[in-house]
Amino acid sequence: MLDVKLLRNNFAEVKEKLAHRNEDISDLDRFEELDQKRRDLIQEVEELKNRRNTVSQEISQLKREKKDADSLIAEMKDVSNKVKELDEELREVDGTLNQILLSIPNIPHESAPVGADEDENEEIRRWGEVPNFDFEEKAHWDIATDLGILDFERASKVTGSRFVFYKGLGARLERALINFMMDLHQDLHGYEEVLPPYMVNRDSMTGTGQLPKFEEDAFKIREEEYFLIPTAEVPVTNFHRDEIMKGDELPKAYTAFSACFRSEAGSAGRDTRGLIRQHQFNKVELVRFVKPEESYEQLELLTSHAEKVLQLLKLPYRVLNMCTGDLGFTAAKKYDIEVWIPSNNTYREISSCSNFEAFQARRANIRFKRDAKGKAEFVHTLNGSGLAIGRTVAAILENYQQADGSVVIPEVLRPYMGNKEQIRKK
RNA sequence: GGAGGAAUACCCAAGUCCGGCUGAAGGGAUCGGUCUUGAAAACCGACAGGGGUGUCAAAGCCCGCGGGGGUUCGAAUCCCUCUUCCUCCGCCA
Repeated sequence: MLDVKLLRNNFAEVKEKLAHRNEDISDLDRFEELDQKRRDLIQEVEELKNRRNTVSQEISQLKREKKDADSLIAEMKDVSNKVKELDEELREVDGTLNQILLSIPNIPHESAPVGADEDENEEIRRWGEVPNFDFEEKAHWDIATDLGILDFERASKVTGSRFVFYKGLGARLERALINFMMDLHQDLHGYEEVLPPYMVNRDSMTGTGQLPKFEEDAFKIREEEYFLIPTAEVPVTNFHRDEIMKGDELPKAYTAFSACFRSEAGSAGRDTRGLIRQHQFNKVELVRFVKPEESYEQLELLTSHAEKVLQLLKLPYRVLNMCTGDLGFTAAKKYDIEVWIPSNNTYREISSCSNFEAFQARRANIRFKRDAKGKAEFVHTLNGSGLAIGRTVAAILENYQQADGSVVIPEVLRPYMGNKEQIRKK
């Protein structure tokens, strides 16, 4: 959610900045009119309430003195009815205004390149050597099926498309990656570990910006009561919803492992094979609550933590600065980290690191005080994948594949896999 | 799933039966002071927090006793509803 006062006082400027986004912002046009109407109504109704409060005291006084108050009571009956009418009208305007505010995307940061779509994202660095195979490399779903460590067919039978069973060393590899990443972020990067609920309520989904606009992307449980989380970002960020933190607690950093659930509405036919686009996948997430003035250096730090995982796994990657048209709804600035996927002959997203500034904090009402006497200010929130586990498995299988169909296990993972060095066909 | 009980400010807690000087008592914590070499204790003093509106800024005004509705001239107090917590029963990894 944007700052209403900013919107009110700099309407044209904000609108111009939002125009660079690939989002429908036509609702914005009704803002000014509704905002004015809201304030007019508030003034009117509060004047009446003031009168009612004053006279109620007088009535109270008269009653205690056993004097007659009938005429005042009659007058207040009218006032109260009028208040009721105006309150109802105000409630409607408030509701509409709120829907509009919740549907306006964040303002891009000045360092986000202006661009229409993903072709205009800016590559800012590459790391590692892209492998050069002296045999015909295979895609990870073929490697894994041949090794008997992933089973897509049975998952289709048991559940449906875009689900998978991990088996044997495949399951072990997934689990090793989770533990390796969680340990790294906790021990080396100083994050506090959190294991969140996999279902959240509507307020939480609204707090981080998945709702109201992207409801079709979420799985709903029990007639809308709960939503399966699309990312641990949702429960972990909302952990501090409606709270005021102490300034010296910041920055506050959490890492969370969770399964993630996405309906992938609108992605029919894309990445139908393999681990790249599943309805359920595992992810280790990084979330930071920081002071506004330090959020951009914190974004660099967060991104470096995600990159560290790929460096230790020795997987080649590149980092993109997302352009205004590809930023997503909530981010002011976002880096995508893309890992090399040989079968695609290109880099594929494996982590998104975003600075939301106060966009989520305002929706979720997450604030802090610099000191005991200070005024509450909104924090800035950031998060990033550290990393998506399934896609990391895909990258390992493909980048570490051997001519004989086996896969070498990255050295840092071996302690988590019974010191095995390779995954071979049984 | 069934039967009871509860939610008041940073924490504890009175008030709710029976609506009106409650604009929420009292205690603790916290902050400031006296005393002290320093501290503790004692004593004195301060003490909802937050949002909205308004304005150059302010004053003022509105909201506020778990959330949301309602009754009433007037609601912490009465009614409806939701949420959360506690006790017991049932079921269960």
